[in-house]
Amino acid sequence: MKTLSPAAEDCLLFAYRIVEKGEELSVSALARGLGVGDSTITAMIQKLAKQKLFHHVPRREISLSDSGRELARGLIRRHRLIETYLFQKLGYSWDEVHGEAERIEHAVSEKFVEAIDKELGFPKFDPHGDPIPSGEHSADSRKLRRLSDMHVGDHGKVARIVDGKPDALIYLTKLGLELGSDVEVTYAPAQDEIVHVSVEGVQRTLGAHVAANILIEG
Amino acid sequence: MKTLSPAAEDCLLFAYRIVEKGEELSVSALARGLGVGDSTITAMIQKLAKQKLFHHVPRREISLSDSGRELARGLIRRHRLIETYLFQKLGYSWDEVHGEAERIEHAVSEKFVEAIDKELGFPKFDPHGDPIPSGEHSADSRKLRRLSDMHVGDHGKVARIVDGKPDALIYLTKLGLELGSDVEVTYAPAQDEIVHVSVEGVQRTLGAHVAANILIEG
DNA sequence: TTGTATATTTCGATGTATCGAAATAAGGAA
DNA sequence: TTCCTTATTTCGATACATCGAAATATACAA
Repeated sequence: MKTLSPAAEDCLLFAYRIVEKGEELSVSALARGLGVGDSTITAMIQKLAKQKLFHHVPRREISLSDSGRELARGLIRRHRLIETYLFQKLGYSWDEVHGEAERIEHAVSEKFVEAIDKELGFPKFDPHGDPIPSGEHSADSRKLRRLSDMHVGDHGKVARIVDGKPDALIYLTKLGLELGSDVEVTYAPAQDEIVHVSVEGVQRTLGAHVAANILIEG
Repeated sequence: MKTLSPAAEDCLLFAYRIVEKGEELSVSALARGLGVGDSTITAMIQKLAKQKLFHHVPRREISLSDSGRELARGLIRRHRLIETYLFQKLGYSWDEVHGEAERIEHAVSEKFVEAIDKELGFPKFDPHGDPIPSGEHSADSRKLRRLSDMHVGDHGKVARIVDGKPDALIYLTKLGLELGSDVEVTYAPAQDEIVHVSVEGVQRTLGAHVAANILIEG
């Protein structure tokens, strides 16, 4: 009950991320996200449902149980703390941390997690601005807006990049968009799916797609 | 050829340690050391022999090939660097590092290894005084003596603990025997398998068994 | 009510690590 | 030379994560 396989942990982890984004949990979403076949997920969910980590009504619904959510929170915490550690202490860039963390996380002990948490000074966010769950309150109390939802003249600081794959993160870095960067919307044609922004004073143009995953604070 | 399973890495790693100690490589020695059945090792060796990492003359001899030794050196380096990192940067004690490293080592990238090496300032020895292979020269150039081989009046500093299981290391810590501790042999009865030593001025008595794995420099 | 598209599940199969029991070979003893 | 001890290997078996193909159930449309 305590020792999940890496594959099972990945499943729980990804399910938590889907739920965190407010999206629908399904076999196909998990399969896509984890890069495995649908039948692999069906088998996994059945196994995890037996361990009461998921509720599963075959063919109808999948959801995290309370204990599953609880456990997943711990896994997310571990993942994000490792990412933060790699970034802050070992010189990794924000596009490199996810891949390395994904492999390391299944191997480290609770002691390791708490040691790096302490070493980092109990950070609240990882290098992508994702909140690091801890103790009781994990909810991101910041009020963030999608860059794609902002209007001309609105401005603030980049606070979080949602779902950033390495290539996307490298792209953002090249545009000068990092956590904390000042951005202001300068032009947002209603006719097109783009937004013009000023990033630390430099003009950039972003597709709505990309802008939707950039969350701004303030 | 590049991607070995954790089990295969463990096998190579343990084989290297056996050879490093000058002992005989055998199926049973590996099985005992890795805590698996003999038949598991036979299968593993056959697989690794196919990959030219071991030379295997069935029922007669097992040895590391050049490329196997090469590869194992890298694995040992990785293991010992991780141990050193846990000890120096994350507050682990010398009895805790091996277990944690054993699990983490299979998951980290080359980049990670080089990052911690740099962060540590390119250490030459791990928390047990075992040499960390690097580049070309890995041989421990120190001239060390087993504490059990020393005579009354001989003295020096603890430089390495060989094969220290966690319980043994905790025991040594309790006796004040750490790397760098000053020790002097005060009495070594030829009639008995014990040795009396002064550790940082305090009198202690050790069994020959334990003393044989304590290496002294100077 | 019936049909059908689509998501899900079931059903063998594969590859890996592991086991214990039984077979077997090497090396030393007689 | 023959026998016996002991290490090693072979031989099924189990457990797991995975696959693709085929079967199937649901939900929605007609």
